[in-house]
Amino acid sequence: MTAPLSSPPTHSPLTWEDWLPLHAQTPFTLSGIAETLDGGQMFRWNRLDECSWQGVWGRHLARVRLCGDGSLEAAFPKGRDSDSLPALRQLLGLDLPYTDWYARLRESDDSAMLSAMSVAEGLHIVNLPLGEALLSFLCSPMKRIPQIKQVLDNIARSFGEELYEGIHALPSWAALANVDEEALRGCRLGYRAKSIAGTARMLAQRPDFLETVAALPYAEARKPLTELPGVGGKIADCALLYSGTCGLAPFPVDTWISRAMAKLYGLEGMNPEQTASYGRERFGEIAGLAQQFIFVSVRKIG
DNA sequence: CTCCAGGTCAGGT
DNA sequence: ACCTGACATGGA
Repeated sequence: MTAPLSSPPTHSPLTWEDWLPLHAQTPFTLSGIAETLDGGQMFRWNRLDECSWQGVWGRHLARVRLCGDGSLEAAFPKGRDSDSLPALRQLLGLDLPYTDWYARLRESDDSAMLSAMSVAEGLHIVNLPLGEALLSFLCSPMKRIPQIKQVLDNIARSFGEELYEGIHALPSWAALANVDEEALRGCRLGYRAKSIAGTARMLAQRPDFLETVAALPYAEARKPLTELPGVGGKIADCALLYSGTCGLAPFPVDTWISRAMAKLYGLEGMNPEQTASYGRERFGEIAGLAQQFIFVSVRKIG
């Protein structure tokens, strides 16, 4: 179907260590952890059963499950890198002050927000590597979440390193610079293949580009990202928010958020850029978390 | 068959 | 500054 694998499999068979407690500071609900792992922030986590998921990010593989008391546990492959546990804590933001952030959202006396929060109690915003978040959302325009997941799986299987049997990392941008547009189209990317090929070429000429952007505050990070082909304000905001490089300041506005904000806050007639500015000003440093609650709420309830 | 999906861009007012 | 259509693909 797609281009052949470039790297030979050098993995051992996949077996799992015992479950470990994650000691999150705040309790999760089922929908809270579901929307964190597999609700459109990341696209490489899949549900194993009612309360457990498996996913790949960077070169890490893990399983996460929710226990009856709202606590989380994680499992890792035998023979894993020893930094997978801290990497997972980082991914899920388990050491960030979510208790304070939830309190601030609740104190805002915003009935629409309180209602949205009740839909996914415990929801966190993820912290992917910036390049991986960028690649993920370059696949997203005019696609549904299951399709984005399928395309990214195609990309990983075609061009990414095989970490364990049948389980591939996403390719680095440096690796994608050696993939031509036609091969990307084979992953069912459609017209988005051009954006990814073009972005890979630009990043190959500026190896420090993403690292530099990741060190910038929100107001300065957005513009350079939108100079990459296929990256407008929305994808730039998603890449920044779901990589955590500038905290929770970004407020990505897609069709769902645009409709929801118009209805909830009377913003009829605003274009997406104006809605994004409104969201950032209304919710301040935790705008991105507020955005995610609205996104979850409008998709689950309407 | 038709419609639309976690948008962006070029080309027109 | 705003408005419009094109852009691939697949599922409802």
